[in-house]
Formats: sequence, C-alpha cells, structure tokens
Amino acid sequence: MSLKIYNTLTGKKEIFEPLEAGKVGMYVCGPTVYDTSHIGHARSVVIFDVIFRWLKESGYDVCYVRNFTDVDDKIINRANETGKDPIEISEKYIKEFHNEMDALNVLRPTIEPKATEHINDIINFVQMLIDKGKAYYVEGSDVFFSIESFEGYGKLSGRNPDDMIAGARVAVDTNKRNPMDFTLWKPAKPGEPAWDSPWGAGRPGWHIECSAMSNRYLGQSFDIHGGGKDLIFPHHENEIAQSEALFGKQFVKYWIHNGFVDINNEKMSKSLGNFTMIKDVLAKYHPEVIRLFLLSKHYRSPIDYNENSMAEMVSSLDKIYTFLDRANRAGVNFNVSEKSSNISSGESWATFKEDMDDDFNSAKGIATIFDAVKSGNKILDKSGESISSDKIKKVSDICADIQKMGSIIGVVSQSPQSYFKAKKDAAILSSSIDPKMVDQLVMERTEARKSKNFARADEIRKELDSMNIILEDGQTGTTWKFGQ
RNA sequence: GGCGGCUUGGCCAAGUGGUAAGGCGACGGCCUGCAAAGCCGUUAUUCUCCAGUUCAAAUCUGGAAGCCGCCUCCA
Repeated sequence: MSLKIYNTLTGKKEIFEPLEAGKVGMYVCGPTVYDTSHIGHARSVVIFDVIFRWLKESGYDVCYVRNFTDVDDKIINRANETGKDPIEISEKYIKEFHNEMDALNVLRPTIEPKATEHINDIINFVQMLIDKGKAYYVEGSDVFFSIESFEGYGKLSGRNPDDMIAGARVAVDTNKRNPMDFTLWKPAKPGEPAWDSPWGAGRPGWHIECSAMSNRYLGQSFDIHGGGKDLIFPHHENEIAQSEALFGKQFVKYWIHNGFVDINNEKMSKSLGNFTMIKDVLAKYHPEVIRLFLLSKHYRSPIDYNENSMAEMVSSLDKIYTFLDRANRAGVNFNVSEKSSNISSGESWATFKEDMDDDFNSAKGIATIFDAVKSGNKILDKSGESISSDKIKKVSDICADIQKMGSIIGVVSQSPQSYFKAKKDAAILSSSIDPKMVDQLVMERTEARKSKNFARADEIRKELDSMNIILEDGQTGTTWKFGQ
C-alpha cells in the first residue's frame, strides 16, 4: 500500500512518488503576521503538521518549509494604526503564533523563513524574470509579471484569464500591459519599510517571496506545496507562473489545499464579527480536543466549529484516556513519553496506515483509534478480576498501537493520570468547589456504605451530583470527577 | 458572468462499482447495594430528487433542487 495524495493540479488522487527517492521537499504558506491567529489558521497548520508527521513516519527525510509573510500592506496598516514599527508588529505576532502552535502540539517545521530576510533572493528572482522577458518595470510604478509570457497561466485554478477579465472584477491599472498582470516589486511610500533595488526603494509583492524562498531551500522543483483553498488563486497560480517561467520546469509535483473552518455554519468574516481566535479556543478546550476536532473531518472539506461538536470531542478524548487509564490499572505498563516508533505494530496500526496512506484520511484514522479502544475494553471486560498475562500482552499491544496512532494525530501525548488530574484541577479552579469538602463527603459515604447505610450513601451521591460531581466506585476505592 | 465543491441515521462523519465504518446522543440488557465507566443489543432495506449505464451504484452518466467556496494580498 503506497501513499496517495489528491493533487489540486490534476484534480485526481495520485500515488506519491517523490522527485528524489527517500526525500520530500514540502513548502506550506504560513501566516501574514499582522494579527492574532484564528481557528482557520490552526486547521491549516495542524493538517500540514499531520502530513509532515506522516511523511516522516513513512520513512522520508522531509524538509518542511513554512514561511512568515512579514512585509505586507496589512502589517504596514497595522503599524500606522498603532504607531508602532512594522517589525514590532510582525515580531509580536510571530511570537504569538509560535506560542499557540506549540500549545497545539504542532511540530516546528524544518525551516521558517521570513520574507524580510530574503530580500536579496527576491530582488535577484525579479531581475532574472525581467532579463528573461517574463516581467517588466514601469518607470515610477511597479515591476509586473506578464501573464501573457507564461503559457500555462491558469492551469492550477482552471481559470482562463480572458474569462476573468470578462467578469470585470479585475482592477484596472493603466500601468499594466494585461489587467491580470501582478506585482513583483512595488515602490515604497515615505515612511514605509523599503529596500534598495534596481527599481528604486521598495518592497516585494506578495507572491514573489514564496517563489524565491522555496527556490532557496527546496530548489527549482520540489514535491509538495500546500496552503488554504483560498490560496489556489491567485497566490499559488502566480507562484507557478513566476517559478516555471524562470526555470522552465515543473515547479511543484503535488499541490495540497485544505478547506475552511466555518463558525456555526457561517464563514468567518470581519463583517459578521465571528472570528474565532486560537487563544480563545485554547482557553476553553484541551489542545488535544482541538486537534481531534480539526482532524475529525477530511482536510479538504469545510468543517464547522460549534459548541456541540466541541462537546462531542471532549467526550471522545475522555473515552480514549479512560481506556488507557483502565488498562493501566489492570496492569498494563506503558510509557507515554517514549516515542513508540519501534514498539509493536498491531492490526490497528496496519489499518491506520491504510487510512493515512489514503490521502491523509485522518477522520478514518480516528475511527480506527476508537476501534482499538473498543477491542481493548472488550478484552478487559471479559477478563474480570483475574486477567491472564496473555491478555495483558494483548491489551498492552493495543495500547501501544493507540499511542502510535495518537502520535500521528497528535493526541494521547500524556499519561491518563496527568490528563484526568489536569482536567479535574481546571474544573475545580473554575467551579469554586472545595475538593477537600468533596473528599470529606466521599469518605463519609464510604463509611455509610460499609455499614450498609445506603440511604445516606445515596443522599451524598445526590448532593454531589447537584454540584456536577460524579462518583465512581472502583475496586481500589471511590474516585470522583466533574460531569460535562 | 467564469471556475470549483458539497447534500449519507436525531447530530457529527467515513465510504468513488459489490450490497452502509466510527463518534456523540437515545433506548433496552449485563455489571453495580444504587450509580458511573465498560460491554452486548436496538437506533439508515437506505445514502437530496428524477432518469440512465451495469449482473451489481451512496459510489459512474445526464438532468433537477438546495447549500457553499474562489474569482477582492482571507488559512
């Protein structure tokens, strides 16, 4: 079974064959750092994080590049509004982005280049395009890319430039030879960030940085390029035009695009005021709940963020940890901190591998995790109190598989004990309930049960229930937790 | 106007020709002093609708309806 990837360029699922055996070059468009990141950014980043993890798991040596766009009109606008330096703005949001992605258990890419640190690469790139007759400089204005000089323009997005012009939604700029031509370099207004160039002091257009930086780190051709669906046109179309016009060879072999996050079935937009920020979601939910949610639907489909779905994910994650806890209590030893690449690979893992190999079908992969949980629970259920070492081994293998699958999805990264303790601690903090008082009542109830005073025992259960506290009588005593 | 996508049980969601995964919820049972957790069972003869291809279709083709995205430097 080999990895298949849906390629936006061909509109088909294709068998993945890297340009160079054993190696993968992957470039993903990162954020423009002018504002706080929202749940949509998180989806894109988490999806490509899982793709990165899966490629590595599959044995590839992956060079994963994700850029920061740190020079841009929006950053400059934000700087003007706040009276701050643009660099201050971009640095602030890069830091924030890193903090939030770290919290979401996202692995750092191999390289995270910034546009401002590659101005020379960009200028050289633009100059070479001009030299090749693919771009032109208009005195006192911008350097534009000439789409007519590139035959394949529109092949990624399936657009015909003539149709788009006919649609009359293209801004008229008399400096351009063709209305669809786009800016490679623009002059700076006074006070704006600027770099010296053969075309005066200015700054790069948006698209060129990705062509220049991907070329710097991954070469003229590389394997995978990704980003949000909205980037297909014009951003990625323009990247193809720039890079292929210059180097005369295929820029990217596989294009991967992720779908959007809706909020309560509406598109996130400024006008609706429903931008849901990562920090707000992190304040409400465990990071693994968020990852589970973001990966619960196929990456290309839209996904709807709402309280209901999130509550489901909380229950789902609890279910996995509850099983691990149960297995642990039954005598299964496992070490969560150990990255379990060379530990067992059982049936579940084999199925999971098929799931992920099929265009990174994380939704299916998650279902496989639940299948494993169920089969493990079944074994423990049938065993009762006297569990054989044979069965311990089986359950232990299942746990190892679950951890291994979890390490790809990015869940089950802690011990069930610490997961439930943290959960309980957080709930205690926000509920203003005194745990000592609860323990006291639990002790009283235990005494009552010993003396068969079940009326009193039930009374206490009921009293705690009214505080949203659920009691569990186990073999080793009574524990309590908060309800949903 | 151009291009693309989606419509599967109460809800979420896999499934691209072989007779409907998984999660949440609900109900019944086992377990329990009673619960919780877990397990077992029930919850879509059917995949928006219509027509067609096929031995066979949620899956392919044509048409209809509804919803959505991109074409505005928004992931």
